[in-house]
Amino acid sequence: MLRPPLLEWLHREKGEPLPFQKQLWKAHAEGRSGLLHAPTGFGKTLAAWLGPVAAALDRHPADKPAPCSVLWITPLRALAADTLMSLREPIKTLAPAWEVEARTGDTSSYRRAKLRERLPFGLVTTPESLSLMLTYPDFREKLKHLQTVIVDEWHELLGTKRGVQTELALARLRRWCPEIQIWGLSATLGNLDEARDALIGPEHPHAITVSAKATKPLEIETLIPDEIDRFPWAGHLGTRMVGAVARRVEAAASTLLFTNTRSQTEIWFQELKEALPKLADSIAMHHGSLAKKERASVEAGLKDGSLRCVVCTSSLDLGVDFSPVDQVIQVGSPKGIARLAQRAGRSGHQPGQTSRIVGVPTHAFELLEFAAARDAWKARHIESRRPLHKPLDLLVQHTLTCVLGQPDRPADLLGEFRTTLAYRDLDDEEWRWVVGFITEGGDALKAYPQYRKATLRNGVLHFEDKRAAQLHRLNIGTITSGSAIALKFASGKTLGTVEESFITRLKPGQAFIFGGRQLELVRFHKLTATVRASTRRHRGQVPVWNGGKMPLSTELASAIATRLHGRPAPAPEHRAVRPILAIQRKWSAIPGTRELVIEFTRTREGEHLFLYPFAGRLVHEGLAALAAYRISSRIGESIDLTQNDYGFSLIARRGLSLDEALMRDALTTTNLVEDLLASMNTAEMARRQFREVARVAGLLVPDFPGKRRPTRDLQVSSSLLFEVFSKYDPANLLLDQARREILQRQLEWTRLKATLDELADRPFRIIETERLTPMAFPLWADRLSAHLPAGDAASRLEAMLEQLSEDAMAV
DNA sequence: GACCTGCTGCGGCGTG
Repeated sequence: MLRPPLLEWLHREKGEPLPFQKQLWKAHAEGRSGLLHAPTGFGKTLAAWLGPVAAALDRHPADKPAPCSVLWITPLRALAADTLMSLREPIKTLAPAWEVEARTGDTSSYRRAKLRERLPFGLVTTPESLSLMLTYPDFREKLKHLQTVIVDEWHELLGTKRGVQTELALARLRRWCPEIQIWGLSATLGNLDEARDALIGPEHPHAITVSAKATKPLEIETLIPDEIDRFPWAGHLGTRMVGAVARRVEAAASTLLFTNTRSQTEIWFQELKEALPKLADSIAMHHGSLAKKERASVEAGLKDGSLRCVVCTSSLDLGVDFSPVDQVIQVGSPKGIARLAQRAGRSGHQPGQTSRIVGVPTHAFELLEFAAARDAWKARHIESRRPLHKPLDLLVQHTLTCVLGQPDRPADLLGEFRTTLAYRDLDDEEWRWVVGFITEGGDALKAYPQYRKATLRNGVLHFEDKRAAQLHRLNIGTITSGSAIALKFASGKTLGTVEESFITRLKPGQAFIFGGRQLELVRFHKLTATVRASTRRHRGQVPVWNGGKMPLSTELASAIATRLHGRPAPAPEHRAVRPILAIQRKWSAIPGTRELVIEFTRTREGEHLFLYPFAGRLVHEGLAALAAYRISSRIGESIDLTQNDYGFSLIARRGLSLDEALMRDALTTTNLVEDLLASMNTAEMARRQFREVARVAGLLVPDFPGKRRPTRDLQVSSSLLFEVFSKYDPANLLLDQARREILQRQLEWTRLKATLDELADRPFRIIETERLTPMAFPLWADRLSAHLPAGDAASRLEAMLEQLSEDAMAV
C-alpha cells in the first residue's frame, strides 16, 4: 500500500481512493505486473503513477535524484505533454528533487542530448522514441534504476505493429532489468487476458488484471427522424438531420460531433454553421489532414472552453486532455461497440457520471445500429483487439535497433524475442533467415553493400556503419503513409493535405472547400497546391480522401441482425423503422442469423442477386468477388458487384437465377484459396502491401525530415524490390509477410472463412422480388453512383426515392 | 493505378 505522506497528499487533493486503486497499489507493492482496466476518467493515470512513486520513496531519499525509475509509454505525443502535467503534480510536493520529463519526436534536440546524459526520475515517451533510445550504447547503463514501466492506452497499441514494437522493447527492458514491473492501462476490450499477455509476456510469473468493478454507465440515444417515410434508405452523409442536430448543439454548453470520414466532417461543419449563424464563430473542425497548427488551435479552444462545438473524425478519439464536453454526437454508423463507448467516454469524464452519446442515423437501417450497439453493450459483447503474430519486417528492424545499441549473440537475441507473445514461436529457421538478411541481404541483394547493415564477427552481431546507423534511426517506426499534396497560401502558410486524385481534377480558378474555408486553386506544382481564399458565391467541391475502410465489427453486425427481428426487447429505434421493415417483410423477408436471405430482382439493367450475410464490408467484398468469379465462369456472362456492411449484390445482363445449387456452389469452401486468389487481383494487392513491409524492414531510403521527396520514388523502388525478390529470392520471408497482411487486413481472412463455414450450415431462402427492397436499395444505389457523374446519380436516386416512398405509403 | 464515403498514429542530429 501507499506510504502515509502519499496517502495524505492523495486524501487532501483527490479524496478517498477507489477500491481498484488500493488493489493496484497492493499488487504493485508485492512486485507484480499486469493490466489495469478501468473506464476513462476513473483516475487510472494517478493510480498507476503513485504505486511506483511509493516504491521509489522507499529506496531513494526524496531530496536526491532517482534517475529513470519509471518509464511511461504513451501512443500519442499530445498525450505525453498532458500526462507530464498530471505526473508532476504529486511529485512537486512529495519529492521536489525528482524530475519528470518527456522524450518524443518534438522534444528539442538540445533536450534530447541532455536526456542522453542524465535521465529524470520519470520519463514519458512513445514506442518509437523508446526504440530510438535502445539504439544508444549507454542507454542500458542509464536504466540501472528502472523499476516500473507503464504503458498507457495499451488497447490502442495492441493489434498494431506499434504494439508489437512495444512488446519487443519491453522484452529488452525485462532482459536488462529482470526485476522491473510492467503495467498496462486499458479501456474495455473483449480479450483483456490476451492483452495482458502481449504486454508483459506470456510466461510472466506474477501476472494480474486489476479491474475497476464499477463500470461506467453508458447511455446511447438516437435522434429519430420525424418522417421515417421520407427518410433515405441509402446514403451516408445524414445532412437531412442537420436541423435536429443543430437544436441539440444549441442546447448544450459544449458538443463533440464525431463523423466517420474527413469529407463528412467538412460537410457537417458547413451545414452546422449555416444552421446556427449565431454560433458560427464557436464551431470548429478537426481531422487528420488539417495542418498541425490548425489542429492545435482547435485543441486549445477545447481546453479553454471557448468552442461550443467541434466536428471531428477519430482524430479526437483520444489525445487532448480537455475538460469533458457536455454532449457527444455520432453521425453515421458506429461500426463497433468499443468505438462508440470510447467516443461516448469523452463526456461525463468523472467516476460516477454517466457517459452519453447521441446517435444520428444517415439512412433508415442505421437507426437499428445504435439500438444494437446499446443491446451489445448491455450484454457486454465488446470487440477484441487481437495482437499481431510474428511480423518479420518489424523483427528485421528491431534486430538492427538492438544490435546498434549493444552488439549481441544471435542466440541471446532469439531468446529475448521469444519471451514476447508475438514471437514466442519464432522458429530457428525464420531466425536464421532474419540474421542472414541483415548481414548478407539475402539471395537477391547480396551484391549491394547497403543492405548488409550488420556484420557477424566471432559469433557476435555488430552494427557499426555510422551513415547506415543514422538512416536506421530515421527509419524506426511502423507507420507508413502515402503521398499527400500540401495545400498552401502564396504566403507560405500551410493549411493541410489533400489527395493527388482530388487536386488533379480541379482546374486553376476552381473553388473548393477545405478546413472550412472556401478556396480556389492557383496552381499545382510537384507536391504543393497553391490556393487563395475564394469569394465565389457558389460552394465548391469537398475533397474526398482515400482512407481506411473500417468494416462493421462482428459483434455489432450480429447485434444488428438480431435487432432487425425486434430482439431482445422493444426499442424506440425499432418502432421508428417498423414501416420500412414491414415493406422489407412484405416484398421479401427480414435477413437474420438463422437463414441466408437471397433476393432475385429483374430491372432494366438486367438481373440482380442480393445476399445479406452481415459479415462486414471487407468480407462481403471478398465473397462478392468469389461468387462472381465462380458464377460468371458457369454462365458465361460478366458480373458486376457492389457491397456494403450488410451484404453484397451481383448484377448480370442474364443468367443469374433462383437456383439454390448455383448459389451453394458459389459459396462453397472447396477450392476457396485458389478461387479467391483468381477472383481478386491479389498479386497487385501484395505488390502494394509490400511497400509497407519494405519500409518497416528498412529496405527503402527514408525521407529526411524537412526535405520532401515524392513518395512515388518510394513506390518505384518498393515495386522494384518486389520484382527482384519474386524473381531471384522467392523464398524471401518478407514476401510471405506481405501476402499474410493482405489476407488478414484486406480480406479479413479468418472472418471470411468463418462466414462461409457458417453459411454452409444455414438454409438459403431465395426470394424473387418485383422491386428493389429497402435492404437491396443501397447496394443498387452504390453501383449507380459509381457509374454516373455525381449530379446525375443524385437526381436519379431522388426520383427512385420518390417512387419508393409513394409505394411505401401504399403498403 | 484505381478508387470515389472511407480513420488514426510516429520518427535524427549537430550546428547556429
